[in-house]
Amino acid sequence: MQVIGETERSPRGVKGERVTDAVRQAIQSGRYVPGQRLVEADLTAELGVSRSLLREAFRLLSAEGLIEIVPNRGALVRRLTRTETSELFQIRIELEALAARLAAENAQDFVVRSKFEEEVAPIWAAEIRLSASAYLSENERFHAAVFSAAGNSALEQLNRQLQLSLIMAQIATSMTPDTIDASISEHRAIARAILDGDLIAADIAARAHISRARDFVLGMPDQVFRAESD
Amino acid sequence: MQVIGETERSPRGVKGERVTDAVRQAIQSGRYVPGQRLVEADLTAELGVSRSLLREAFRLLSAEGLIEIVPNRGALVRRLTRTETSELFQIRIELEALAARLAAENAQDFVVRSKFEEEVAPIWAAEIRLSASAYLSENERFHAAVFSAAGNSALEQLNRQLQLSLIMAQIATSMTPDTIDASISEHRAIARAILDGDLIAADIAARAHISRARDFVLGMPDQVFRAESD
DNA sequence: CCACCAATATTGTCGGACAATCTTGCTGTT
DNA sequence: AACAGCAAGATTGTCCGACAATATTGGTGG
Repeated sequence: MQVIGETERSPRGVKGERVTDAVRQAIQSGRYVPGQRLVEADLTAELGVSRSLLREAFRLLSAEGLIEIVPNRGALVRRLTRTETSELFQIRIELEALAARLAAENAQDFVVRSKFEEEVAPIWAAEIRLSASAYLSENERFHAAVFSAAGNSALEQLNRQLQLSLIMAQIATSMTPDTIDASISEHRAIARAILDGDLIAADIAARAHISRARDFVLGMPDQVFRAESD
Repeated sequence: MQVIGETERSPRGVKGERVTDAVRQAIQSGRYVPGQRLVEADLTAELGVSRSLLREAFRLLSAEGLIEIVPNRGALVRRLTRTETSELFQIRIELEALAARLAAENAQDFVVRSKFEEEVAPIWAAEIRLSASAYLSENERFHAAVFSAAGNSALEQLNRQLQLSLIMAQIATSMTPDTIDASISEHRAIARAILDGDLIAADIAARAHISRARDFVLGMPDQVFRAESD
């Protein structure tokens, strides 16, 4: 993680944002794993910022759903229960389908189309089998591209709250090459439908993809999830 | 707004939450109107809490999308642009339809059913025409009831980010009794379908309701919205 | 092995401080 | 009178230190 305090050349009011980004990045990159505790003193030292800023970042990330703040115990990287995961997938099916349809619509537009084509290019090339970690970032990039092409920025933001990265982080180790291959070929189907401007096909392909992912994830043993509390 | 600092009888770690709730409440009740600036010094004095806490509350609410924080200018109650409003409605159609279907499914369950029936009771009684402000809170209650009956807590939370209350606050003054009546009868149709356990009818009724609301809101003149900036 | 207690670590909340930036109102000029 | 420019004041960004409340740890004795 990067020291932020030393970089004096930033306009006022942006430092807080940088702190938030640094922590978010550290979580998404797997440097902090789900369940891990984030001790204020450690992070302030590491980042070179004051507790005030760090705590604001914690609030932000907690609202984003990436971390959890337990009173008097501080912040920890969120770990989803099976129920929460299932709920998120249920929502994701709808929003991903919506995004795919919108993207298919917008793919008529030349600018949107070429941006999407470029962002999605890697999934065609990947003849070789991807490592789990490479797939993780590839997967994230793909879905981000679809949401971006949908051209609805509120949707793009909501997507972040669906915690795709958290879910993936929790099951990353259990992914087999077969699962990855299946996922990639589904990505291709979605991309094709979008580029064809076929709303219905895009909708169906997106739903199929998320449904399959849901079944796979929910098929994992209990220990992958946080124990249900409530 | 309530002074919070004086109430000493609260467990540690809850005060911040109370501050957030107080400000949120003040916005939703229309005490602070969209576009209004929230000056830290004023609010700390009014609420009797320190700047630290208030600022944390601001971050939270900003992540929730209820306020906006402009660097070096502080926090202000968010005011939506026409584009943002349109985007939110686009998402809301899908999520509200999902919620309605889930609610219809769960309405088989006796506990869920009676809770829903109770929360929704007022819309049957309302023979008399509601005032705009009474309708506002009634509307909020109704939609909350549907999402609650859906039994997906992540969905319930996402719903808050759809800023129904902000949208309503912006157009509240332009609502005619006719619009209100139309809306209420649509609410009845949704409630009926849910109680009948008819997923398809619930889905359709919900979509129709939100679509009509969208058309109404987007039909408003420009001055109702914040000017597009980007 | 377990219940209990003291020592330590960590968080919740406060208040003050100071510079950077924005806002407002005044002043003199044209 | 309108206006540009500047100075004073208001407001925010960020830091620091402090202290009590709570959680965690490690040990003590039964």
